Amino acid sequence: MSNKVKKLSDIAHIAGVSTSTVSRALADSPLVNEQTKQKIKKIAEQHNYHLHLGARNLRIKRSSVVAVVLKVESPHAEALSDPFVLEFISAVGSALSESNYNLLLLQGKTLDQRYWCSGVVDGFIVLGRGRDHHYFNQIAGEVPFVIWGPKLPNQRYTSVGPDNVTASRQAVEHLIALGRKRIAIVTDDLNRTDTEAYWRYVGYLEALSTAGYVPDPKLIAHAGFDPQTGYSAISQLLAQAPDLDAVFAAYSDAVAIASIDALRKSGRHVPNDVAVVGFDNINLGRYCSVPLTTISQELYPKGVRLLVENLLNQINGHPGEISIFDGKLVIRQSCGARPVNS
Amino acid sequence: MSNKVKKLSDIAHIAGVSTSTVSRALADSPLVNEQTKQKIKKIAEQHNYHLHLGARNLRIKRSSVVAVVLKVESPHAEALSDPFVLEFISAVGSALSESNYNLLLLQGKTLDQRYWCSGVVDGFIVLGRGRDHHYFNQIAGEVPFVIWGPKLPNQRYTSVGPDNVTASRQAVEHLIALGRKRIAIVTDDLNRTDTEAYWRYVGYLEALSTAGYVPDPKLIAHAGFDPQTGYSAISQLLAQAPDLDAVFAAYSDAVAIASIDALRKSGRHVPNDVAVVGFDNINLGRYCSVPLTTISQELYPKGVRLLVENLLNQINGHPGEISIFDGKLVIRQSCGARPVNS
DNA sequence: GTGAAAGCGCTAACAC
DNA sequence: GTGTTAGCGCTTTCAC
Repeated sequence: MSNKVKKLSDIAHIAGVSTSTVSRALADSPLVNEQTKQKIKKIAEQHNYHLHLGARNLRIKRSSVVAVVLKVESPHAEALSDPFVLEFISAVGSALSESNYNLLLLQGKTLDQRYWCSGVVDGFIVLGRGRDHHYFNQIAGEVPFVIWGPKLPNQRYTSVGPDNVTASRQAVEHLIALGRKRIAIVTDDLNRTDTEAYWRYVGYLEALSTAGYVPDPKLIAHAGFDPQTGYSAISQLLAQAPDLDAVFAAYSDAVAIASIDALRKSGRHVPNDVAVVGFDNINLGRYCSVPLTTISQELYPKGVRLLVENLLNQINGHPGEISIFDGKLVIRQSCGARPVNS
Repeated sequence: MSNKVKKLSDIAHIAGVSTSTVSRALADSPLVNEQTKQKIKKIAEQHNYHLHLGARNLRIKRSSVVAVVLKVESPHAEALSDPFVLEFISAVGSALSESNYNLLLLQGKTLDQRYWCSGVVDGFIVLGRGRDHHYFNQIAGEVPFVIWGPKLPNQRYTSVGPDNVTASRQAVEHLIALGRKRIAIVTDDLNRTDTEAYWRYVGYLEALSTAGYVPDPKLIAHAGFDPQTGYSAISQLLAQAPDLDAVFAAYSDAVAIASIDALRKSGRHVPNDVAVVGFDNINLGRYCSVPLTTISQELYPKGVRLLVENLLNQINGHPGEISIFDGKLVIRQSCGARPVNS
């Protein structure tokens, strides 16, 4: 098997045709004679030839690569620990793959021009909008991108995701229906209104207010990406409000799992003494000794399909659109209800 | 801000120099006059110009992209659920990023020529060697790649990872030292010797035999990638050997967590009735209600650094080398020992 | 139905 | 120090 066949012109030479014909044949163009096409394909295969995609991309000005941007906020977040992120990457990767796109992982970077003006990437999918709402509004339309997350007020760019307020309200209403009175919330930064944390908090407040409860600042604690921060949040809550009887870990299931652990270490029984509800419905949640009640973001299949379709539309020059849908409450045992689904 | 500046030659034109000079200036070449260099850089910045990396890559024949290949085996594994995989991707991604490489995720694909003959990728890092030992031996040297995992017999390609036999033996010896007599193992396919599962099983046998125990086939069960399979493995074990007093989930922590859950549902107390040890030391393991005793693969920082250095060496034309080191037993509570570290 | 030729945006001899 | 020139490997008008 000759090892020197590297370029399209080598194949052309062997087949005794021009490079244009080989190019067409390999791209299954109808403009080329069926016999010649077969012959060329056979030669290419025999010589184990593959198109040089880099060259092709340069010529046709698209790379068939989509960047997935993970906003990691901790300074040294070498290893992400929230399984939802893996489920996200993996689901998006599969969906892209079905459309013959590959996934480039951009970790801790933002959506910057170094990538999209470079022929390296055709578009972006962003997990974790963080504090970039304003920036995204600025660059909307200049480059194809989609944010995973709900619509925020004054949003001009495309996003796909469940509605935080509704999802969060569902979770808290469920806890209220179960008779819980002192419901704590563990979430991220509440100082800005352009974060998901804020709108999940709003859902929490709505549920409380509908039930006639008065929100208590002692029942609020903060946690970040790392489950460890959930641990500290619980310590803080138990110090401030030892009478709490429920925790809504609005940040993530990973934080919810850490919270359950912290509550148990404090001598409380979950769910009898304290009910816990998470957010994300990660796979492992089902097995974490107290199976976790949580909000599913409906990532798969609905969310991911919308995400990828939306981005590919933009890449192909069509306008993107904001998709918003409801999250789904998944009731297991950590909330103290009898499980009705899994 | 003029919006039409797209190419290097536009900058050259504005600066009144040739494209070579711009190219050199932007690459910080010492061959260019310091003043001209500053002037060119300033113009580039003013016009928000960025090199077209695709074109550059084509020219210099490297892409600064490394593919991470995830061998997913289930037919419809849309969403990976083992957090170790995320920790792996994330750690490798950060390490690559420090060397100015990006990470392309290849999920369920194998290390095929479509990528490395295409200028799309400079090298590969593979998680989950699967059954490709023979194939990897064949292509060793033809393309830069490194496998995460231990050395197998007759291995000619490069790999980095802890020694399965030693790691596994440590775990089982620990259980024996704690007085466990009927130690089950949950692992993958044992029908071939070119898998990690097999060598973890060998470590298990060695530990048993050193202690004078007789291996019992009823104490072996199989599990795959998905925690759910750990669940079934436990059901099977409990049916075959209801007297078991320990489970070594040699496949992964995700499976160990599912196993703990299954054991508890069967009415057994973990760790009093049944001790459990996992493999991988995922972050969440610490919080899973019975904190998980497990084997750390020493992924971060040691493993990842070796992995990336090794690959970059190969990309730069140096030979790769096999690195093998010991895993580390991390003792928490699921094994019934008093925790000595976290 | 096929080929010749131009060029995607950049780099690197080589000449001056 | 800087410019000229020739490609990297492919696609695609345009002519035949």
